[in-house]
Amino acid sequence: MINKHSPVPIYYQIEQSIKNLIDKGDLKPGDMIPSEREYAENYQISRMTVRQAINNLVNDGYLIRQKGKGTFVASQKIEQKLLGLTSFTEDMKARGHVPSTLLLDFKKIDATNELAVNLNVQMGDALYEIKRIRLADGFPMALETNYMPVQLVHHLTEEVAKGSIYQFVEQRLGLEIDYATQELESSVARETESELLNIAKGAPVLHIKRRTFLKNGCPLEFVHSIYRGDRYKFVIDMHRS
Amino acid sequence: MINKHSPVPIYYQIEQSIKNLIDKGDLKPGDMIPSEREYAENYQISRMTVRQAINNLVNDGYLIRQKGKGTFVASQKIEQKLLGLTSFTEDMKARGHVPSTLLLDFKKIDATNELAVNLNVQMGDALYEIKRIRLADGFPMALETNYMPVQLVHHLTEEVAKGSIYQFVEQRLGLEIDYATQELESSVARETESELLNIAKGAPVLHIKRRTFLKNGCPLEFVHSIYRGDRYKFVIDMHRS
DNA sequence: TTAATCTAGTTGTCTATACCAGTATAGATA
DNA sequence: TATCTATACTGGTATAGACAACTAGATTAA
Repeated sequence: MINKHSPVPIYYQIEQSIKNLIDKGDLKPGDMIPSEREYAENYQISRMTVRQAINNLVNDGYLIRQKGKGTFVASQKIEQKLLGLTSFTEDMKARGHVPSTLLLDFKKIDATNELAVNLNVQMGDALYEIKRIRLADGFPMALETNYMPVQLVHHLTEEVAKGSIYQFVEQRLGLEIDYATQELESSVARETESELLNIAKGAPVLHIKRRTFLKNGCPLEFVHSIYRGDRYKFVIDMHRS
Repeated sequence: MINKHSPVPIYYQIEQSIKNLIDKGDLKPGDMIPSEREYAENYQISRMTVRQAINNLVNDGYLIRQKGKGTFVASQKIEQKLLGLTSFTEDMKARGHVPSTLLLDFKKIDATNELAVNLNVQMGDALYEIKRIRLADGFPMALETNYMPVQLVHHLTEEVAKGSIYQFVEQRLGLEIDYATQELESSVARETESELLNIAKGAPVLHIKRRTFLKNGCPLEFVHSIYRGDRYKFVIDMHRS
């Protein structure tokens, strides 16, 4: 169960074992988990170590602590919370669709003022401009124009852009994507969009602008997306601050 | 600075003092804060206590820790992160508008199947149904229909519903709002909506369904909102999980 | 029978310490 | 000049323990 000689920190092993119990349904929302002292005694570890594991699970939304009573499995918000920032590919897969991509255009451009501001680069710096139709189950779902600093992702190719750029960034470049700021607006489809998305001119579309940041605070991408209103809804879990 | 005899926990005092430095601009994104050991020595407290304060600020997005280097102020995502789940009133104020409300209807109804499922009550249970026009600077911004269990908020009145229900729930009922799940869709305005919102029939609108939960996991409300596409964009900060 | 008190349990806060692992710099050596 | 080593610093992990504050049930007293 807990291997004290493993390089994996003890608190993390406890975290994982509790998380597994929850994910498997052995612990259900509202169930109380053993007390900190019970864990500490069972595994012959310090209670502070247990607390660190539980702190993390509380912060991640898996558990709720109540002083004097105990620690309980949080309600099903967990599943929603875990979605967070996903790539189109991940999003579609999570919804049970098969994602694919039609690359419309892939080129290097010089940063305009707007793009420079949004990507925190100098005007004139080299950016990739990637225009794609994103499809779900073979049907057009979104139009996406993506701007990324060449300096940051200089191995990016057309081939890559036909798939998941996030996957490339994380697995091939080893960069850590942290968060994104998104603006969502309702709009109606213009001529070019309606043709590419196969919808009527004037049909409702969801217009999303996104700025994505790496863990070190560096902007990774600035994206304009246009999603079909009839095929896509944006699902988000928000905490009260 | 740090008052060891205050009922306010020491870690919290440290948290607040660092947060204040950041909010006032005395500490800027990228600035390194004093080391844990420095804080511990300066205030004659345990380093573990300092760590707890910094842990919380890291989790809240104010700070970033780098092993071997130090702890740094995170970039401006903080401001975005702090928005989170807000009431309409809070949202409009944060955007620099003056919020107001036109109460269209306030009544008790029996829970339909859909509402019962969404609010985790029995079919037939008593709910408040509150229909409002939400205005910003005197202009219609959104149409909102709100369903809440009478059992939970039984002091809710028409008067209250003319203002901020969130404020009432938190300050008068002392309930803690925790999070909401929201679905956003792009749509176009139908006849009734267009009249109430003062927009053209067929104009783009953002349709938001929200389920809000208390800290104890209890559903507080189920809301249908329709926001004018020309006046409102939804801004959200999302983390990569 | 009801109210007050006690007990045993829970989480919350804090202490002091030790060691690990990563980072950066300065000095020594080839 | 480049490389290696030592040192000092950083955060990360973990220990053992103490006391505070809350909760719920049992016991005692009025």
